[in-house]
Amino acid sequence: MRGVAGSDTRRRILDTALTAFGRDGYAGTSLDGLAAELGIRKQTILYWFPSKLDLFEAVVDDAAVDLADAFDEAAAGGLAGLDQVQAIVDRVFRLAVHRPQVLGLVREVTRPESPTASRLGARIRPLYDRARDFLTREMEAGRIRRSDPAMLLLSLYSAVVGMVTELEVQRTVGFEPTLRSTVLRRRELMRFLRAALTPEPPPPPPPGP
Amino acid sequence: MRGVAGSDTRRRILDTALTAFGRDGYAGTSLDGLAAELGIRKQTILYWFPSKLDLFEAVVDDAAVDLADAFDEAAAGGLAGLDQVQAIVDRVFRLAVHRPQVLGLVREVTRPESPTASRLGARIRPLYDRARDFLTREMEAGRIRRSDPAMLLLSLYSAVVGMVTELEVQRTVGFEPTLRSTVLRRRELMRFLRAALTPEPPPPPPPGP
DNA sequence: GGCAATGTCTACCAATTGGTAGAGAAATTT
DNA sequence: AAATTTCTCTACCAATTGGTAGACATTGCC
Repeated sequence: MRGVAGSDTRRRILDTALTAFGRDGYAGTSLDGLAAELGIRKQTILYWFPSKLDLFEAVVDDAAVDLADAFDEAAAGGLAGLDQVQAIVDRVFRLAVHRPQVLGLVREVTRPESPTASRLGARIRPLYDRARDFLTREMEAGRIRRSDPAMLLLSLYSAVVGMVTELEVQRTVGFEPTLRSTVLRRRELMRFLRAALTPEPPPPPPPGP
Repeated sequence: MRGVAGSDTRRRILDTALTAFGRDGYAGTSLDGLAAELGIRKQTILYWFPSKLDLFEAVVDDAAVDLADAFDEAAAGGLAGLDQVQAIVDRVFRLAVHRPQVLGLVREVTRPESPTASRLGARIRPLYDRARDFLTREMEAGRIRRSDPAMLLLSLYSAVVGMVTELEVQRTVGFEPTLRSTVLRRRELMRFLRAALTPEPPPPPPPGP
């Protein structure tokens, strides 16, 4: 078939490229390989995206939307404190289960030397700021243990992404993670986070006379 | 100069390659580029290491030694519970400060599709097993909050590597992390980990307004 | 001084890379 | 039906990739 299909091709390229970039990295992904995977010629890719870098940026933007949506949805409940944190973690896990490639891309793109380290920086920045402000507020309200919000956020981010990545590692090794194992991991992670975030249990001991 | 220097070259290649692989990934690193960085020809690299993959594996083995040493040293104190955890984190941070490239490589090499995912698997496996056994023991002794040791280890690993990576990101962006900022981060991370690991705290106080 | 071992180099090479030019089929517009 | 737009293709290309072959310089040993 020639000259048909149309816009569907663009979508397919974006999806396959997302997986490839997240799995093999930017440098490790070739347009020829990508095209082969799609059953088309490389020139068709270059028709829809002027260059490899353009394709990558489009993929990043596309994935960023998914992430932002996940956050928005989790934030929509209007929860507070640990419940809000839990809602976000749950939502990110859901994303990790039904579109794991997005998290693979996050990993690739947060490499300091990523071709678009700055670009994703800009895309993620708003999410980051929102999250940090949220933590700051909740700390002031005494619903989350006090600490440096930026550092805490980094710890949270690392723990979540690390856990989700691990799911992918398992998958690669051939252990298809069952729904059950995924649920277990999420629960375990939440216990960890709750323990880390719960505010100072006992107020300082009463001073002696 | 020709035919001189000798074994020093091998060392220099390993060091420069460690940085390059950790920074740009395996696919993103070219032998020509590496050689240029070293001021030598690519053929000299291929003299010392028969192929790119051989070089990479040598680099991984080399870095694995550093990591294992760090663990051994931290474990030598014969500490227990959170103090032992803290000793390890301190030691890893020290490694991250004076040889940050090693952590960059860890990041690259733990990618599922890394050319030596399995190889590092084998190299890291002993460390992993030791750490998990340690956590299991400490939980049974009641010195660390009970949970799934493997999951807890993953959370710990993610948090530490994430934090250390962030130091590298800063460096890349041009913010040379000061000793002070490094210390702050380490302290903040330890607070996070202590909070997460301390056995069953008393029930949380009533929520704020 | 001769000579083998060692180490670095120049000269190539086939394969792969991202990218250009333009032909040609199908769908849409006129 | 003709013309135009949209889409995918074949045919190339220059640059770069990892790697081979072998010349040539230096060193240490006899």
